[in-house]
Amino acid sequence: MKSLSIKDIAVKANVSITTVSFIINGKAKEKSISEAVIEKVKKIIEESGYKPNQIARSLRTGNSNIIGLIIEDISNSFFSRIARLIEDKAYKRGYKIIYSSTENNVDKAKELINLFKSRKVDAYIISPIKGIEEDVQMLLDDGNPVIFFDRNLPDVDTSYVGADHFNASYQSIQSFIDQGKKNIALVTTDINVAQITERHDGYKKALEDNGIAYDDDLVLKIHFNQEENETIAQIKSLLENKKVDAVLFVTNYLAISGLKALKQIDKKIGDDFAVIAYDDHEAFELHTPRISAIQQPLEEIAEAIIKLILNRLSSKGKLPAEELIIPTRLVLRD
Amino acid sequence: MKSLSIKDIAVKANVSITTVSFIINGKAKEKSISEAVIEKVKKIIEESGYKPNQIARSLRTGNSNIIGLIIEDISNSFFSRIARLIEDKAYKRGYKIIYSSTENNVDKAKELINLFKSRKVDAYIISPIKGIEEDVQMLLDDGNPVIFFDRNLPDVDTSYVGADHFNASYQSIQSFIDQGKKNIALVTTDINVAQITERHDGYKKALEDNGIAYDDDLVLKIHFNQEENETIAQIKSLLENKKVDAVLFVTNYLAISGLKALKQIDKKIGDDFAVIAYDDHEAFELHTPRISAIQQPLEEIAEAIIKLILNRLSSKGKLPAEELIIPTRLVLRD
DNA sequence: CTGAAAGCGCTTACAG
DNA sequence: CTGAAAGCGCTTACAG
Repeated sequence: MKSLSIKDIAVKANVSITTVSFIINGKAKEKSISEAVIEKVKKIIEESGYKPNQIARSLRTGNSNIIGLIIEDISNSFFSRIARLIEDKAYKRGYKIIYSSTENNVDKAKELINLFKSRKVDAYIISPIKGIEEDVQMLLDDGNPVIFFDRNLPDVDTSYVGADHFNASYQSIQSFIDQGKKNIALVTTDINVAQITERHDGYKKALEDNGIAYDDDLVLKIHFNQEENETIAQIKSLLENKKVDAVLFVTNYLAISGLKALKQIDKKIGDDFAVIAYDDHEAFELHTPRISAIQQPLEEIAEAIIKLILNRLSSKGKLPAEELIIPTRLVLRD
Repeated sequence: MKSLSIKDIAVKANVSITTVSFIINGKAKEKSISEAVIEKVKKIIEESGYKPNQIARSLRTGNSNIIGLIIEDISNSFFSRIARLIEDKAYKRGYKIIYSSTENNVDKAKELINLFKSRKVDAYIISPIKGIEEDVQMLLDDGNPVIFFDRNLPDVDTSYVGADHFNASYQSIQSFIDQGKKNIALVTTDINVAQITERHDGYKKALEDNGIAYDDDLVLKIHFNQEENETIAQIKSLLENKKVDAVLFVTNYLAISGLKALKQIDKKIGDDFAVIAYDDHEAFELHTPRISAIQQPLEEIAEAIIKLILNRLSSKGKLPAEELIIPTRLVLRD
């Protein structure tokens, strides 16, 4: 069963497809189509359940009302929650979102950009990784709005929305120090992206400002794609072999592995050992004791992203790049 | 800067667009294009970075190599993890996935179906809700493959992949009874969908088979979209006012609210009070004590869905509907 | 071995 | 107040 086309409607209504098109697109008034014709055509569209073929429309107009969202991993709750918020907000403004995960793989990221490009998405929201600078630059050169979020790529001049990772990290370390901690470890990843290095830098600077020497042995860099068991083993080894009285985990999944490690070596969080996780997680509120965390204001981030995108879309990409740094919130628990 | 078209390539190579098209689509051999021409055209495509416009291709061929995935809520980890697995598997077979959330809203679900329809997706994977039967039937009548997962709609005759909710629930209750529990509560939702009612039925049947009377007062139906605080209050009220020595939570987010409720009234899980959650969650392994859970085999479910879809796609929708019920795993912890 | 031409379903500048 | 026609970028049956 083939679906209806504009031509079928035109035939049924005994008018030209031009007329039908004007009516569908709300240009009936402007083109001074008579009320009677408008009514008749609308009725036929209604009854027949006709839906315009968006593919044909896109081919003709060159835009799609679709925004492409490229993230690291949709199964990570930070991204899935952001995705959901962006989806909602875009939807209310008549835009649809299609999203896909890069898995931190440069080739997959490039393929996704090409996929979206070949689908003529109207704009791109990207949590970028190193190695896609050229591809993004080409998008920009072609006049596509591109917004980075969560992470930035310094070599690309486009808008960015992200949390203030440096200060979040700095404040966490400062709060440890205020509690009298001296041997503060950092569990981070070996991914070389700005938002991770900023967290590392905040850690360093806070130590420095408080006259505490930076000790590389207290910084554990976990390899990105490794098995969780190995991560747990490395964290255990850090805690067993070094004197550590506080740990900042740079992502929530590292913190979760860390909590498992603590359980295995039966090390308790309490007065003499403190923990903060970057990005909150349902498990932390529930944990005994409850785990402190840095919260990124997802709602604000999503809203900022959508605003930037819509501005760019309506002004045909002439706007200068903007950087929006959103403050985080440190939630100290128990 | 406009992007290149097949015509640009044809002009540069001094051949017809037909020839270029054959080469792009791997039909060069079959159409006996000379090696020299193939080489020349491929080189030009390579150098220029030309990517065929998929929109034009879709309009012409009528298919898109895109599978639409419609779920309840991408920010729910069950769905985001399934989405990720499906995405991976589809991707390896040359299909892209676009997904969107219904938020359990019939109108939004219908709109999404229309959106995907107007984009000519090749197939639909849907976690359905009541009220969209007609819309799905229309898709099927048009010859589109549609696979339901997680939930089924009895009135629609299409393939389904889902966990064995009835047995999972039955076994959980049986395990409570084996531990000597007598006053077993069920915390469920008021959504009227098969996979929830099956869990309820499993609960009933297990009680019955063990000669325990079903008590409606021990079944708490939480309203779907309510504030978490209210949910917590209702669970607290159940536990404080009734004699309860075991609870099966029918979804993991209800279990999480339940754990918060337990914390607030300081009721401990242990020998005289047991809990099982439907769908595992990172928080459960970490909780003290660890929380037992029913695991759905996500990998198997995703694999089964993709297989069904690809079969249907390659056989042009003549296959009879299949039902795949995947056994779950009850993980008893502590 | 290769190309001209029709057609997918729309939108829109132009003409009347 | 309305319509004929060009064109968006492809694919493919047909012809040579």
